[in-house]
Amino acid sequence: MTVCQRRNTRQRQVVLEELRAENCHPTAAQLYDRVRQRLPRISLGTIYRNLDILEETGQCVRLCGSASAEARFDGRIEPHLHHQCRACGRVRDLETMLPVLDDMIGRNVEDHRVDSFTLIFHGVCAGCRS
Amino acid sequence: MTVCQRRNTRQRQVVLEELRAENCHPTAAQLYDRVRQRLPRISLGTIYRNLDILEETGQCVRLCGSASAEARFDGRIEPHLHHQCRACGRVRDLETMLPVLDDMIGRNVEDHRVDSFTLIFHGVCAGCRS
DNA sequence: ATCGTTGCAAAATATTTGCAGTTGA
DNA sequence: TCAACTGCAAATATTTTGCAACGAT
Repeated sequence: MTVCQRRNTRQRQVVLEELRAENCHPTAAQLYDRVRQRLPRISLGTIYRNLDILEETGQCVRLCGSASAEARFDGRIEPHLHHQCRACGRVRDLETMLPVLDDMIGRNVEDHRVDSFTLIFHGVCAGCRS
Repeated sequence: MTVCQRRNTRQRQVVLEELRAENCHPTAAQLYDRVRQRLPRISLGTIYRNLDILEETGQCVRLCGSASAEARFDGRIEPHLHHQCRACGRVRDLETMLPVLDDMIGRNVEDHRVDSFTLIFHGVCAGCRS
């Protein structure tokens, strides 16, 4: 969606309020169910469109997925870091080590067991900046 | 897919070989295109099934997505850590701080600019272990 | 009045699955 | 032999989009 003068619609307000009220990282469909309790005529398309706008304007964060960002697979199985370019979408392996992360494996964080991790840095890659 | 005696089929071998040969974290469709050059009659369904098995047996890693793990959104926008339970699928915010990650923001890693990061620890949560 | 936004429905995209035939152990 | 696996096609699931009406500024 192109940049333009955003309007502060009731739908967008409620989507953001319910997203903030939810501490469980809802999917679009889960958020739709919540928002529909307050705005019964809202459509799922509007939820998706507003989530895109909220992300674009830095008011929410997308943890993974979307049809245009399908699952990606990595044949390198030892824990390592990634960088994904916001411009070209490419995901690269990094050789940088962060021992503090490796040390978490096999331990608990806040009582939850850690077996592995996925770390993706987001930003513009060298190629896309030059 | 239930655990059973895996067979070492040619299709599975080639999927894994091509996944390892690819350093760019291919999607299932991209891998399909590569594998099809060696096994022209392979189907996309077989690619998906083998990627599931390879992940299950720890021979590859899924970076994000899949139809059963849709995009999740987070109304908390400052960088923070997550834990996703392998058993119940729930994603939780963590309060633990890793300054080494926050310090990366605004800098480059291996020449790629970092604006933000997504970190998800994987493992079984406290509730699912008890 | 303008143009961003909405609801609805249809389309597009991505992933999974049923089935009958094939194949590895 | 025989259960795991395959190709194919159909079914699901998720996300996006076209359009006419609506509404914020």
